[in-house]
Amino acid sequence: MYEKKTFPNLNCGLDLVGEVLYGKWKMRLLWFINEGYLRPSELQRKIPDASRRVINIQLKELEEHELVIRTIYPVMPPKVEYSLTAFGKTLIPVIAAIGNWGDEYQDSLKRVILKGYPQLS
Amino acid sequence: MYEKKTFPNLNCGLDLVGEVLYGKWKMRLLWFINEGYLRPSELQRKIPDASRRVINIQLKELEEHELVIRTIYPVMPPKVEYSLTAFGKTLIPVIAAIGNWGDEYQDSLKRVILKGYPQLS
DNA sequence: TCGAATAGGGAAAAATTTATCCGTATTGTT
DNA sequence: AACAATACGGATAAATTTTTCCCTATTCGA
Repeated sequence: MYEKKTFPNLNCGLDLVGEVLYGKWKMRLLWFINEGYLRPSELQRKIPDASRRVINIQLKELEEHELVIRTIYPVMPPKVEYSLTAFGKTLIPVIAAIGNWGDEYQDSLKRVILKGYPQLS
Repeated sequence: MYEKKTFPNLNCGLDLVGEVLYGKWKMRLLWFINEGYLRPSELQRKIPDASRRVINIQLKELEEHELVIRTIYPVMPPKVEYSLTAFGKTLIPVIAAIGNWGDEYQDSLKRVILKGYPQLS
């Protein structure tokens, strides 16, 4: 596992949120777990753009940060389910607010984002 | 400037938000501009943990994404001021929600974040 | 004249994140 | 017997982000 070399910034709320939510797929993972997609394989199917590896890594970080709990069922083939902690659930309205803003302004957002990729329409 | 090599994900609102807000200091920059810290040197003093260089880069990206406007005053020494666009202003309540969550749970957050840095208390 | 403040870019290194590829293990199905 | 599904980790490469260092330019004040 990668060892961080620098100390995190903890000066304000935004810093703190960044430390637990800064990861390309973390909000999506929390969102889908909240929607009932609990197993790693389900989450991987819901987020096909993410590699299996990074999903595992980010789930582990979410667990370390106590936003989700990992439950292992001792069956074969192995079965694992994630669920939100009480703490993790408090984040759902925040993620909803972010996602709703993105949905509401999706046309503007797509336009300004694609400006940076001139080779495409 | 760095040329992106992969295409962005634009599948849902969270993807879109990520494309414009995924940058360590971007939310902070928008927040402080909204609070009236408009000049680059002011913003640098407000965010001493960020290097001057990355503040410039992220301000330029925010401008490209039409969240802020850059105004150059033709005076010496040079004077530049940023301001939020109407579009950028719509993001302020979202950033407030994120920051408020971080403030509200700051004790829990600090605890779980510091778990990852065992060499420190 | 020297230094500070202003704004900002280039190059390169460092840090971090993400992707790719390969390997482990078990059970059930074809 | 081979193969798919399940879950997960190591090693390495690639992509991306952020830092560090150095440079330009102008004006004001000591």
